[in-house]
Amino acid sequence: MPHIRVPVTRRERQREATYDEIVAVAAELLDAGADLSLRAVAAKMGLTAPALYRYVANYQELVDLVAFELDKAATAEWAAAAERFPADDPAARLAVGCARFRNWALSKPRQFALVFANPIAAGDTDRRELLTISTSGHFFTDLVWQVWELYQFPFPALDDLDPVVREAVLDPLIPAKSEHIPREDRGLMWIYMRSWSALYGVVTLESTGHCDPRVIESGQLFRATVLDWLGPLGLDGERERLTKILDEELARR
Amino acid sequence: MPHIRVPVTRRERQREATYDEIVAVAAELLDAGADLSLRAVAAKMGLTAPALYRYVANYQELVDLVAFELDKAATAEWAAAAERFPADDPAARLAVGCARFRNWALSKPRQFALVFANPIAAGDTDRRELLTISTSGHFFTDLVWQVWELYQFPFPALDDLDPVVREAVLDPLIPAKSEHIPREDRGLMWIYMRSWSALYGVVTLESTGHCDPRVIESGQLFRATVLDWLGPLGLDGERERLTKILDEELARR
DNA sequence: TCAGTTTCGTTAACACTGTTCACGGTAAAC
DNA sequence: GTTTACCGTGAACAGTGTTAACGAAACTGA
Repeated sequence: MPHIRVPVTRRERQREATYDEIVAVAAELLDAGADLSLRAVAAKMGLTAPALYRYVANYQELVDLVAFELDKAATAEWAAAAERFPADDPAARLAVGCARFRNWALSKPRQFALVFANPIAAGDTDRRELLTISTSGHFFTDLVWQVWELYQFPFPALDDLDPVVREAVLDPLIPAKSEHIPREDRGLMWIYMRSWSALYGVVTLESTGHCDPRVIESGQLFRATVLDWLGPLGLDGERERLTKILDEELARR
Repeated sequence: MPHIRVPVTRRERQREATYDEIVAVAAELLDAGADLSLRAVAAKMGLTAPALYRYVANYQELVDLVAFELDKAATAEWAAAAERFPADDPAARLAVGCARFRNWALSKPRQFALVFANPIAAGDTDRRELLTISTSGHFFTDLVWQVWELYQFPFPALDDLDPVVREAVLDPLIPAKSEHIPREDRGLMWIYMRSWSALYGVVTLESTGHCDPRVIESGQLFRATVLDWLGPLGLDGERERLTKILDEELARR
């Protein structure tokens, strides 16, 4: 019986490598302060612009490709940082993850805008599909789930949820490792959505600069927002310890 | 002694009218689903593109101009809607204002992105200046202030604030009608910043579509976020009444 | 009223975008 | 070894923001 991994021909490997080079070059471009453009990427690779159309259907698809990979790479960083705490301490890992997420958003606003502030039209199911498998989404959902396993904070019963929301938590479109969450515990997803909304909110506000720069610098707005969520996540008992961790990470900036 | 109003020459009136036409045409363009472009605006006015440079220094300035005016116009709508409640009922007006803000953001995502998700570089003091006089900012700050006058909810003392934040609330860069707030009550601005951050967060999340469409449709995420802020704003006693108002406005969509 | 100046628009041009098309050469497949 | 599929090219089109040199009309002051 053949292995899971399909026998990769030489051409397929070549093609894969080209994709990697595309996102690498795009990342360099963004880091250099330029904005993403098909032609610039092509030129930096020693190609002409039309050649890129062998790899992406259009500009938007290029954007989505690098957005996905940037998200993946950034999440790997946060996850690695979070691992300075053991796997049986998800609360600490979550605190580190949130702070790292913010630090990343502040230090790379262009990248953040690409991944998280990139408008997705209501009808565009393909692009929404991509959102579903967003790496950062899985990372945070999974941590919230682990926190719940340990601290058993309360969440709404399915019957208490708005019917439309109930549908959404039972068959989630948003990024979530929800398969291993039993049906009757899916109300948990509501807590995830709400806390993610809060986190996303402050970080976007700060990263896009729609805020007093001194307030951003102080980190107090972010800090207060995160601390407000300790209660709902059953982490009141860990308040002191987690606050310290959070402050450590914020100071790292 | 000359009047405050400088004697407007014929030329100045002409120029003013041209500015008005620019934003009007730009608004039409956005409403039609196109995106804002110097050349398109010029063409729609019967001008060539370079002519617009007599009115704006560059593209970004055009964007800022129409963003400012869109914000102004939208705020006027929300304010008018809020006036279905009397001036001595700021809580109801605030509820209406928040809901209208969201409805606007959802029905005109392109405009919302222009005004509220438009990245502002940290060093750009000119563009941040514009933010300071944002009409919507004044609208919401003033309502929070009026709510406080009536309900006297608690806010942090200046001494309890982080030094950097204290500076920021004493000499605010963010949009705020703060002149009439006495120095010792400036801690109130912190409540404003935090509540605005929460409101901005959900609305941006929903408007940019980084969220399950069904959750947006239900309005529950927004609703829950607003309701969470009734307590801190001293409005627990008004919970039932305000929830009803909020639901009415949300159903209007 | 006439000269001088300011303001507002033009055309032409440059350097960029994304995108399509018709055409080769080269590598894999049968 | 022939065929086929893939990957790249150059040319071209329709856009974009932006600068420069220039002209006409409108205001200004003597």
